[in-house]
Amino acid sequence: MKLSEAKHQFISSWGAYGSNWGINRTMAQIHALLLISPMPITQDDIMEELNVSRGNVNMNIRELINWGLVQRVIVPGERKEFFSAEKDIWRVVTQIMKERKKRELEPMLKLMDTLEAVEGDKKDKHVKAFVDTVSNIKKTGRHADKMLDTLIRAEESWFISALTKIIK
Amino acid sequence: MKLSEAKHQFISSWGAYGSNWGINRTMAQIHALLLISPMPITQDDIMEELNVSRGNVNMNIRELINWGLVQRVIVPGERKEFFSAEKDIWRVVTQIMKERKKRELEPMLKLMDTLEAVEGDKKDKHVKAFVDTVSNIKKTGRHADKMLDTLIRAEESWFISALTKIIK
DNA sequence: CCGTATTTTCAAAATGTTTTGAAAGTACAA
DNA sequence: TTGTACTTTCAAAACATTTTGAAAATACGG
Repeated sequence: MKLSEAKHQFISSWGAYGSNWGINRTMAQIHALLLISPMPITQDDIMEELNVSRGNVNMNIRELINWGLVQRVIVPGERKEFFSAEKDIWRVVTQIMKERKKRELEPMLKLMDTLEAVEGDKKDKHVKAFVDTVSNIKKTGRHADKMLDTLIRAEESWFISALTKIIK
Repeated sequence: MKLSEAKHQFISSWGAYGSNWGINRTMAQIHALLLISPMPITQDDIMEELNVSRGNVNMNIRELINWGLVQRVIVPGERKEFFSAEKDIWRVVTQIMKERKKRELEPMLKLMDTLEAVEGDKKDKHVKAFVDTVSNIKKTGRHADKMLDTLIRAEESWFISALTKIIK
């Protein structure tokens, strides 16, 4: 397979996977393009490579920066802004976990605290089922939260080998 | 807070969280409703509770069954079908991980194998950057795959306590 | 079997999301 | 300060997904 074809497939698949994760196609494609770029590139490069409008590139780059996956790079002597992505995929993964934990898991656990305090007779099966579900979500959520903290902090190889050892 | 209000909030938030995960609002809301229902319920119950059409309920229930999160239940003496959800949230989580691993991670790793075999001079920085990224994704993906297998197999409490021990 | 209750399908409508592109805003060099 | 290169914004258009509802299919009791 030729490089150009392989690149194309990579970008297009990365875009498709993104949509299963609440990420829009263009954003995922920009990320893919940056991942395989040996040097930082500009908005114009991205526009040309992916055939999308300036506004679209601008919005999605900004969002990638919010997620901590892409950085603005100053190239001396150049007036344009350049962009580059974190290349270590494990760090990409932990960065995403960190953000999603903050944006989704933590607020959800807060909500569950509120909902757990529902009024009503705990012997009523509807009340009981509700409270049980909410408590169970809290419990599982807290566990997930701890696990994610551990994962995020741990060095990859270290973690895997430790994990594999205790599992064996 | 009254039960009805709490239920309403629970269902609506669960629906909102779903959309960050590539799951549509109604599907997530049906799941939420089933989670807090003490008894199996029918399509008509769901239609009424969530104010959605029959077709919509039918499609999304089927999808939840595909994901292994909901089951059809036969109630003796009743002609209608009833539905109930897995209530143990940890099992819900592992079930989702299992499915996503199969549907997304495994195919992605297959694709990376293909892409890694790209032609071209490895000294060309574009070729090198591409191959490096693909290899890195493969490596990280395989690790994630192993970790997920472990998590899916492990009993929750067992796993957490072992994990916390080695981390300390 | 037949009639009715129930489930499923699917094209069209409604709704939601993404993309465009041109105008406004900014920042830099001279 | 001014002109120009560049970035950002955002309303409207394009596109994609979800929802509806009625018709078709199916299953079930008698």
